[in-house]
Amino acid sequence: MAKRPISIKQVADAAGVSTATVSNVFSGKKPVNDDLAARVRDAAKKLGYRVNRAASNLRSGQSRVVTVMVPDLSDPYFTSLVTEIEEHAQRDGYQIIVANTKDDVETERGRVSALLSWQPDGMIVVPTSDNIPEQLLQVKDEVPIVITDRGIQTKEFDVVRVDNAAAGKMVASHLLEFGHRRVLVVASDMQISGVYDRCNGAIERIRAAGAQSDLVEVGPVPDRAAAHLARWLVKNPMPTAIFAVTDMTTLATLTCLAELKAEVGYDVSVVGYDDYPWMVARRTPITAVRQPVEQIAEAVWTLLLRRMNGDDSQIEVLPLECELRVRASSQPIEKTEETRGRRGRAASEVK
Amino acid sequence: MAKRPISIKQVADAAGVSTATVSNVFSGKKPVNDDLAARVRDAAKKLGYRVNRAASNLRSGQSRVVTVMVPDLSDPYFTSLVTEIEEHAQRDGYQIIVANTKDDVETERGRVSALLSWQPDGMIVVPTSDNIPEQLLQVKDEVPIVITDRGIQTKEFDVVRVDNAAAGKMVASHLLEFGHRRVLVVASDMQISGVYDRCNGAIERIRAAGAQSDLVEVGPVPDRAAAHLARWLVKNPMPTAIFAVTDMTTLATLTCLAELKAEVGYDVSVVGYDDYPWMVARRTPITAVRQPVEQIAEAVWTLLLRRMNGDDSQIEVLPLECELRVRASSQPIEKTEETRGRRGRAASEVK
DNA sequence: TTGTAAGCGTTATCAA
DNA sequence: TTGATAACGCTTACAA
Repeated sequence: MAKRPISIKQVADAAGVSTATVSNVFSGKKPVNDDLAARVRDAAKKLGYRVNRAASNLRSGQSRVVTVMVPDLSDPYFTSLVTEIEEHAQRDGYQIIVANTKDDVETERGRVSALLSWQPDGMIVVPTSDNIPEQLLQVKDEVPIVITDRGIQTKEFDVVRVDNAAAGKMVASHLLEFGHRRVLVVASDMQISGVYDRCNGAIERIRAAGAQSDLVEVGPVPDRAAAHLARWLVKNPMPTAIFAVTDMTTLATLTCLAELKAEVGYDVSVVGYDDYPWMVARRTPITAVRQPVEQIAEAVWTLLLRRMNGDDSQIEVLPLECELRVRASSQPIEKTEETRGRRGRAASEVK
Repeated sequence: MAKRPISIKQVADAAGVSTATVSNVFSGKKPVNDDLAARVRDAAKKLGYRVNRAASNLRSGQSRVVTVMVPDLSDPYFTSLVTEIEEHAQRDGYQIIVANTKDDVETERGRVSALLSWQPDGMIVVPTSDNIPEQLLQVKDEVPIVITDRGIQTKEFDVVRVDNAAAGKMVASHLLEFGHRRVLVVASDMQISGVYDRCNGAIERIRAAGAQSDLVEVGPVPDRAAAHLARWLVKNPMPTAIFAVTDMTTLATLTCLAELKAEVGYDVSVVGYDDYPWMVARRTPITAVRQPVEQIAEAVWTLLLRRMNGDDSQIEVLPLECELRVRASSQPIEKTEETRGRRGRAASEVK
């Protein structure tokens, strides 16, 4: 059924040269006489020839493939990470193969195997959990691996990460400066170390300032997260500020506040995580922590590239800094008091 | 430097069998005695063996690879499409390779070549423009290709598409039912046939009802789009309803209305395109057209699979229907009149 | 600068 | 059911 495509041999015959010459024309590894090169290209074009990666990889032992594994392709943060990485890969002559683990350890295991069969020259991994799949431990001497975003700091792998604790502290300081003394931190899953660090960074600083900080862990499922948070807000006195430490919890928080008819920036200040276009497409734009995706992607790529080029030295990668985009959703405490006061509502009424 | 990984030969030796047997154990194409199979698996595990796709592809002529090319990986619609397709592919034993053309015809050309070198068994393409890259025309007899979302209806390729005109009409009817008589349609790029069809569907129906419908084409760049729309809105009397025909124009529209301090659902009704979580995380959730991504992905995959299995028959794929998620951002005209009236503003004042 | 030929790891054919 | 062996298309010594 599937007849085989044009091979290098056919091109060589058509151009009246050897296969080696054809190979050299396309790889550029050895110089080829211009006339011959032209003749080869002509023949190739006429026949519709394209190098067969499989054969090329097999013979050379170099796949020029880098795999990228992320926990959730529907998360815009990971998509942008992938997009950035692809850019770098492209430029350096690598192809990337993306795998989505769907935040599931089983799937992750399966994907690792599938990816390894490509004989990648390198791997970029955002682990689903802090437990890095053991298959990766097995192959870590054969293929360079760079971990990012999730996974615990380890001496086993190169890791590029953001300073999550610092990000949490930054948000806390911002809210404290605005006079907030009751801040709710909304976490998805504290098992994820990045989430844990952000929360802790924020809470510590707030408490150190003698203010009050609570934590709700709403789980990883969006719908349930909003409901969970709503229950908490009804049971407890309304905080004056909320810090949502992930993309998803930001959405859950806003959904929840909308349902409770609490007005963002007035009744309560909100700081979200990750910075997306929709956050600005609102009457009250959302203050948010922006992760430096471009820098992260670049750090990941250059690190991996060094490893792929055989650099075995101890490379220390410093944690990257996040940035706070201050917008109208976070306001000085006076605004909140004024709002709640004007409505003749005590804090307890806005549940 | 890069020592070659374990080969089938080494496993065969370790297990005391032939390479053919090892191959059969892993491919399952021929039955193997249980004892032998166990021995092989043991040896393989011990050695850390994994089949080499390159060699396997080369010999069998079957890559079990399907490529997916999309214009913009940062567009959540395409991400979800890719995610859905991957699911199907996975189930049927195919690996997908994703390429992002970044809405650029040059990049697209480059990517097509790169993808073809994988010798894919099938290709799924969302063309950047209506002009399907000519390289695809050249290979369309060698490898099955399914086009979706963009690209003009053609007899050359199998196409899975949504009924864009119908979607436009649906929105128009919704707004007409609510009594709106001045509807603005916000398009990104009318060169994209889907966008064109949506606009036209909507505008035709509105005009057929004797109501007024204007069109602004704001271009493909988000920032400029909002500014462009803002200029239009200032120069013209405020419509009572706006239909944004893409994800990006929806965002641009909302950004713009927020800047103009026009309240969505009150001063003006808004219908957006594509349905995302952020649309609900607002005080006024957005009415939106939801494309049936799952159905589209499934249709694409089953069609491609049939072609990959050698089905040459004429297959007609019916256009799929979109759905309207009605929410608070679209309101009966009375609400708008009331709002504008109460504020003591004529339509002209809310510019 | 070009050609010859071996061999990468796998699968398919054929024989046992 | 298993094994021996050729061949897939390419790259790369090495020879010319």
